[in-house]
Amino acid sequence: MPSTLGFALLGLLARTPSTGYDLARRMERPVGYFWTASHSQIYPELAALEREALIEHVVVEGPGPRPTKRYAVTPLGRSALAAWVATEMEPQPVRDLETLRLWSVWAAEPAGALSLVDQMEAGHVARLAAYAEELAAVTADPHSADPRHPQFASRLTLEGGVRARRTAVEWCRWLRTQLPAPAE
Amino acid sequence: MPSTLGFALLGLLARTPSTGYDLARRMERPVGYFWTASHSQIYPELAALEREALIEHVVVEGPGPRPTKRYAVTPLGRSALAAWVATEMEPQPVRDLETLRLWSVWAAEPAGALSLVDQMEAGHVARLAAYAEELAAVTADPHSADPRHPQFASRLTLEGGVRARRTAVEWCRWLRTQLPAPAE
DNA sequence: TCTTCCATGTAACGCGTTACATGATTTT
DNA sequence: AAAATCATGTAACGCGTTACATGGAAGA
Repeated sequence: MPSTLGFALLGLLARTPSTGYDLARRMERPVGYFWTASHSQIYPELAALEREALIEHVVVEGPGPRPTKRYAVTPLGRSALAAWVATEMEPQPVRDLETLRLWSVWAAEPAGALSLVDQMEAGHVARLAAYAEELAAVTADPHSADPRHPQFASRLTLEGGVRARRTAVEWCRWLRTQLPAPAE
Repeated sequence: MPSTLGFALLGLLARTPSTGYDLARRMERPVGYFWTASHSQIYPELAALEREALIEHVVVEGPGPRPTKRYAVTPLGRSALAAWVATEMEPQPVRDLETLRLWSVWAAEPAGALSLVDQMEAGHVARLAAYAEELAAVTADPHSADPRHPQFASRLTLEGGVRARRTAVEWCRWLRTQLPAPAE
């Protein structure tokens, strides 16, 4: 069974066949919003997926000293991906550096507390804008209404991102009402 | 400079001096909502924090073959924690297994899609209940109004948890309205 | 000519999880 | 008498990040 990264790559390749390099770039934008990986992780994982016959590659002409490989999902890989989506899994532990810092905010000066909340809010506002823009683009695509089309799933995840970030921004604004005014 | 885990432990010890064993248990409940660690990680990290004079220990009587050590934060550790809270940090990448699975839901049968959303909702509902209960308990403590008291920060983080989970549950309910009805 | 982009890999290191190891006290 | 809890550590392994290494094609 592939690792989580393996299924992330399977999901990417099921949408569009790509080279390893291309996967690394695609990991930054749309999937990157909830999963990331660098190329040094991707290449070995592609080899592992191919060993299990979940993907296969064709060599295409390209630059550089090594052959350029374009990977695609096999029927076996496609059904493995579909099965994994519905697999029973226990909820994974949360790891949130921001909340961890806020949890020790009582030990800091009022100015430091305000600085933290400002940082948090700025980050969430930026993400919200990015998600909202992408959601608008995806919703404009009529494929996003078809449950068996990738754009449909993109729409669902982006909607979640927008809702989560909107809530986070509201929370940050509320946090500021709770903090004491720093001494001038 | 300590690792993130180091600051998590510093935050715990600033609230209440504890043994390593005790820290491992405390990592499960209140902090465990946004950071976790097992005892095998904690013991080496305590040694590292002590080497940097951020914490110190006294030996107390206790069971077992080795001495029982109760750790407490030093003034140096306390100021390191306060400084870390307000440190400038770039937003960390999100890693969300649930959303990653949802992102490939277009490849699954309608029944599988529904199963995934049900799982997600159940998890968020359970967490919401736990956070809400704890928030009620913390808010009842008058210390939670004092910005320099640990309970104050606990209240802020729990409020964020409740808001986030409430939004997530709503999102899951919305997701179900988007999914096709599975064939009977 | 120089820099950026395309493209693929390996190596070293750090963090996190699981498993191994020990043994006294307290509860069932 | 057996099991659970308190208590501390080490070892092995996997995943993720950063750095090292190579070299052609395209653009500035």
